[in-house]
Order: sequence, then C-alpha cells, then structure tokens
Amino acid sequence: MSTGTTLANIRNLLHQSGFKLTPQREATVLVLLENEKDHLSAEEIYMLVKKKSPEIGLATVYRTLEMLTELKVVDKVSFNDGLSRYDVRKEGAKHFHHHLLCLECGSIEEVEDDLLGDVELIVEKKYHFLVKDHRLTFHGICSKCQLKKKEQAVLDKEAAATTLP
Amino acid sequence: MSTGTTLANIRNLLHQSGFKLTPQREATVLVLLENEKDHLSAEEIYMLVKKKSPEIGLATVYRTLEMLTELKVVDKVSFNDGLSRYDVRKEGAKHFHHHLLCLECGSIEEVEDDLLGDVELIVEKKYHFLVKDHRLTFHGICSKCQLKKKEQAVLDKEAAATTLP
DNA sequence: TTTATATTAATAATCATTATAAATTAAAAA
DNA sequence: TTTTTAATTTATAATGATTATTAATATAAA
Repeated sequence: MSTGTTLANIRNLLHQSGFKLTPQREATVLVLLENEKDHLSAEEIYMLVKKKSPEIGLATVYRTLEMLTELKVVDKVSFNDGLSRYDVRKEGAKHFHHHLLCLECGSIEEVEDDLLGDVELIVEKKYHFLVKDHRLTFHGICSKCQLKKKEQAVLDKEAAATTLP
Repeated sequence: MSTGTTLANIRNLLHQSGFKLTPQREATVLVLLENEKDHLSAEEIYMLVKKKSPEIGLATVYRTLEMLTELKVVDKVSFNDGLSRYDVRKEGAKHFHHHLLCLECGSIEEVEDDLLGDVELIVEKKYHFLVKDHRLTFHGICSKCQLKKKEQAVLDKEAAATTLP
C-alpha cells in the first residue's frame, strides 16, 4: 500500500471534483490499490471488483476507470495487444514508471528508476513540445523466460545427443 | 525516402522468408514508404493502398501489416486511442524512434534523437531483462496547440475586457 | 505448361469498449 | 428527517478495430 495514494485521498478528490462516491467506485479503487503492481486489464479489474460488489456491471468498471484516468488518479497504458492496463498513479511520483514487457510470456514488470533524467526538458526545448507525461516500455525477454530458453536449449541438446546412433 | 529501406530490400526479405510477393503486398509497402512520417492507422493505409490496388480488402491490409511487423520491416505502435499505427522501420536504426503525442489535436511527431543513451544496458543488467526493443512516447501539447491556446487566452482576455462596464 | 499451395476477397465473427434508456441512489436542500 | 435533484447504475444494445473463414485466385517453383 503506497503511503501517498489512499482511499481517503481519492474520496476527497472525487468530492472536490464534484463526483459522487458510490460503493462501486469505492470497490474499484480498493481493487486498484490492492493490486498496484499488477497492471490489470479492465476485465481483470472487473472480476476482482465483482467479489466486493457482486451486482456491478462491466460498463460501470469502464466508466469508473475512465473517470479515475481523467482525474489522474489512474494511468492507462496500451501495449500492442489490444488491451488497456490501469495503474494507480503514485502520488508525488516525479515520473511515470516504466514497463518491461516480456514478448514470450506477456508478463509486465515495473521499473521505478528514473531512466530519463532531463530528457523531458530536452524535448521541450528542442521540439517546442510541452511535455505532460510519458510512456516508456521495453520489449524483451524476462529472466524467467530466459532461464526457460536455456533449459530448453539444454534439453534439445540432450535429445539430439540421444538420437544420434 | 530512406536510403536504407527500399522496395527492393523488402522484396528480397520476403523471398528469403518464404513469402510470396503479391501486388497487394507491394502496394502496401509502397504506401508505407511514401508516408514514412505519418504514423498511419490500418484504415488510413487501406484507403491509400486502395488507390494503387482498387480491389484490395481491408483484411488483406491487416494481414500484410501483421506479416511485415513480424518480419520487423514495420513497427506497430499503440497509443491510448484504440488504434494501432504502423511505421516502416529504418534499416540500421540503432533505436526505435520516439513519438510526441499531442493531447489536444492528436497529432504525432517523431523524435529521431537517441534520448535513452545506455538505458537499455542498465535495464538488462539491473533487471535481468533481455531488451529487444522499446517504445517511448511523450504526451503533451504540440507547438501549434500551444500557440492556439495563447491566442485563445488573448481573445478571452479581450472579451472579458470588453464586457466590463 | 502444370502444379502446389500461398494468398486473396468477401463476408462473418470476435472482442474490447462505449452508448442508451429506464431504474436506482448519493447527497444536497428543505 | 424527508424530499428533491441529477448523478450514476444496470442491463442491454451498439460500435469499431481487428481477426477468422472459405471458396476463389494467383504466385512461383517444377
């Protein structure tokens, strides 16, 4: 549980922004807070929220996520798989966290390090582009799949050795 | 027209990879090469290809783009708008080019500068993640919309001044 | 020239997401 | 506390980007 972004904070924000706090919205926020590291899709969030708010409809989850995204409570990220993922924004975070997307198993890991340094300033000055946010995703192979591939390579080698007369 | 990635190169690559060179595929590649800077969606590409290959179907464009993406001739990028965009990959490019996405008008500009330096190495070493590619997108306001906003602010100010008694 | 099979067009289907309209409810007002 | 208002929800339909299917067509190797 992040020290900054809490249910109470989000309640306040909704109120200040003129939105009502419904049980469905609260359940959705709770699920997001409980699963901060998981980069859940809307459908996944829906399934989890349903356990807290069984009558909820998928469309409501989508609406809630959209509202939270516009309020900048939540970050929405698209990878190349046709799904959007939703993360609670770390309050006070200086930059958006980055993602490591495994091309083999589809797992997504977070990188909190500030990898960009002053790049936003460079972009603003050189390209006259007022930067509000950014997204950085690395596509590659996670350590687990790298291990798997090594093991598989070993097995393949042994199988070939066994086959030889 | 990039000096590296040409129709001839792509023809060779298709052949070497065991794919046939159909007029539809050729037309698609031509459109992509002619519109390198434009970050076209599948639908936009389809409309352009149709001018060269009037009988072509949208599904064929999708299939061709998918094949070119798998062959790494084309890069597919997703922003948060539900569409995928397709760019010809610059042959020999050391890194993927970056994007400036304007939140106001939706325009997309390219950044060719290498903004990341050795970040991929850092990620590989620290996170044990074998990096194959990356995507970096800046969300913000383009210079045109910044100008527009300034002009609008000026107009608003004048309107307010006119209204005052 | 023939053959094999990759590829296409036309159409249907899928799926993530959004729209719709009646019903419900949160919270402000009385 | 009750009433009112309009925001919000549910259930369902609709949308649009993309993929699957199948008969027809076409590329390129033999």
